[in-house]
Amino acid sequence: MDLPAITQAFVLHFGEMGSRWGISRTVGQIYALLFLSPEPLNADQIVEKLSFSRSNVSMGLKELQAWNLVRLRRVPGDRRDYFTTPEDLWAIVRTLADERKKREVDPTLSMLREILMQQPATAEERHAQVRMQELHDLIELLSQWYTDVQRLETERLVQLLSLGAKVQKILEMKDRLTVLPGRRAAAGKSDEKSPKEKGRA
Amino acid sequence: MDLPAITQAFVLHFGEMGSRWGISRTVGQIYALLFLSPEPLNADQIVEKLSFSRSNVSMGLKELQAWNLVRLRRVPGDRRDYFTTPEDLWAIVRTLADERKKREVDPTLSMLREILMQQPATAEERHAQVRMQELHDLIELLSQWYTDVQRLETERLVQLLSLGAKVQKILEMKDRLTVLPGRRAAAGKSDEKSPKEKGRA
DNA sequence: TATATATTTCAAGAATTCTTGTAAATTCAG
DNA sequence: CTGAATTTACAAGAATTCTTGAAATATATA
Repeated sequence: MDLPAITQAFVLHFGEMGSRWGISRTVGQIYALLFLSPEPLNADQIVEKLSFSRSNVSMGLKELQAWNLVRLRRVPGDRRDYFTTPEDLWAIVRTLADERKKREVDPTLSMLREILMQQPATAEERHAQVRMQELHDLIELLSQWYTDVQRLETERLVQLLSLGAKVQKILEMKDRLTVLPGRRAAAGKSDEKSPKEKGRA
Repeated sequence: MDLPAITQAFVLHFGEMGSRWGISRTVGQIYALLFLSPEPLNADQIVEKLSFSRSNVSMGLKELQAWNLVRLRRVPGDRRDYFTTPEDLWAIVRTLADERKKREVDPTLSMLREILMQQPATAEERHAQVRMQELHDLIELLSQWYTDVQRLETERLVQLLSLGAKVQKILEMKDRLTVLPGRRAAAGKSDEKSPKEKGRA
């Protein structure tokens, strides 16, 4: 592995980190390498740089494609496949979140729904179902929130995230505004400028 | 494993699901069992219900304790340890998020900061650092948002999540408000970076 | 279509992680 | 302290996952 020191540290870290998720060291390292690479790489170049077997790299790329985390590019006059990660990091984050939700959350929601259809026979089952219902509702709330937020343009999303806890202030403001008659009209009232109220509605 | 059908399905699901995260089947099943159980269970009861070896259960409980996901309870006049999960599901979610952040996000942030201190030698290293800087900033934004949100009372948090995409409306409203002569234009551009970090753009 | 090039499949060997039984350590009532 | 009840440590065997080389398959183009 003859990589710039910086790149190597990053690649190795992602390899190790990968195993804390569900992905293998190979896949983590391949992804990290593609992420840093200024231009697309083909499988043989990855083999060269990471010293994995050709077939290992092939399988790793296949898995990354299944995760929608890499894009395939063809170079004219070259029969080999070249791979890149999206330039836009937010696109990467969105994909990652989508795929993890699909794999980790959605199956659990289905399972819970299925079980919650059944009629409990004993007191213990009844208790279990109550607990599962709570869990289902919580996951669904998070899930719906995620779906909504995922739809926002990146610019809005960043704005929202930057706000952080300050959102609370705006929520309090909203509480008061929504009591007033009228929609947008309310926003125009210049008296309502200060978000500093602590209404505790 | 003689469990009510409902409980068994849930427990098995969590066992399988566990392996999509970093936890083992044993740990997943133990947690699921405790989650559904109306009262605390001791290690032997878990052994009985799940048919794992005593030592496996012991290690599993230890791991769950390391994750802060179970609580130890002593029953008067009984020398054995009894375990439960918190009643409050939000407490569970918060703990889970905290621990995953600690294990999966924070180390990556440290690694990135460390590498970004170094001086790039080549054009390729320079490019790699730019990419890492983007990644660092994105993770830090998410991380800071998480810290902020984690501080909200559960009631507020649920309110915020329930809003979902409607937040956008409120953001737009806010945009118009902040144009007006008010207190500080508390929002958007998030130029308030922490003073300790001023290196680059 | 033929051929060279590129990719994927697959079974076997490595490596890692999981699970268990046993033994050691800890705890606490007497 | 002693000793029974519990919990934990640990090393070995199982099970799973990873990695590889070789063979099979696919693909472009001449």
